[in-house]
Amino acid sequence: MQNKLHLDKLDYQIIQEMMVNAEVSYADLGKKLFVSGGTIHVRIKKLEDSGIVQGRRLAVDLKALGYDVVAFIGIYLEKSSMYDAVAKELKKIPQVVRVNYTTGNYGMFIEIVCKDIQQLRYVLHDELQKIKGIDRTETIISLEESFSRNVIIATD
Amino acid sequence: MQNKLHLDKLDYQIIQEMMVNAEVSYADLGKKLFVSGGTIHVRIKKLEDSGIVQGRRLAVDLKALGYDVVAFIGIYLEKSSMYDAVAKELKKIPQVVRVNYTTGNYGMFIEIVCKDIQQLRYVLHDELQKIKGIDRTETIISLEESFSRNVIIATD
DNA sequence: ATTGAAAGAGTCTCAGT
DNA sequence: ACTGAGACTCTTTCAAT
Repeated sequence: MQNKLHLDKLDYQIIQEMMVNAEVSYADLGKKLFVSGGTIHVRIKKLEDSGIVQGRRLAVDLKALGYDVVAFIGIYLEKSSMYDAVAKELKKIPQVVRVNYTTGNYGMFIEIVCKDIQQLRYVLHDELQKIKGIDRTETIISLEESFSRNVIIATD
Repeated sequence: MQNKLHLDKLDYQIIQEMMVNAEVSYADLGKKLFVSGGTIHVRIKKLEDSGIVQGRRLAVDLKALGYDVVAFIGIYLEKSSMYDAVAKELKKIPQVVRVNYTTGNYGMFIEIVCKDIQQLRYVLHDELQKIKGIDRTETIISLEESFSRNVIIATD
């Protein structure tokens, strides 16, 4: 997990390509980027050893799996010092997929994914409200996701 | 992309495991779930054909790559009918990674990832403000991400 | 650091159950 | 629908540059 590591254009190109599609073979990706498959392999190994590349994940269409309801929730904390304790409780709720400590109106900002509105209601009303340190919450429900993608990294 | 497809416990288990780590071999995953590697292969093929599994992605530590600044932005639209046009413009901005049409105060809610505060300022001030249809925006900056994970799917 | 080839490991297909 | 084995492809290692 060292961090002082010089990345060149090829490294950035490999990351950019494989963030979108990690199924491409090293030989094919090498052809596209004008190096050998062996070089792709060495670079990816370097990126994995340095911790920049953390692994490969299956990309799943949650909507097709029945997880239709995405909501963003702003949380007002009683005291901002309670952030860590509240985050720990939130992690126990399976539907909570992301927790951020934030500036602005809310002390924290979270994202939850549910199978339906009933489950959302349950999480909001029964799960969140009983966590000590949460004052009140504001819910933003996503009616439609236009797009979701990785940041487009600069390749130089 | 057919959608009426019965998934059993094994399918859900495979998805759950490989959402976290897609590098495991079919033989090893089969051992863990008490079936053969061939069966894992058939199930994954079925999930890919149905569109539930969309591919494999490289998981990258954006912070280690220098993308330190994550912000959520609530956008007030002049008219909600302008949503599609605004979304299209937002897609042209590389730092915008997610766009949602939402209920609540904001007509839309987006996420952006930047290399530093200067870049955030540029996106907020120069890029967003010149999009027709955006009335005003409210920015929530993430000071720290407690965690980010996939939804924990029910395996039955 | 990159290459190309050989060794090793994994995926994919298929006949049998 | 699952299994195990064979064919095939990819990753990984390594000697040479």
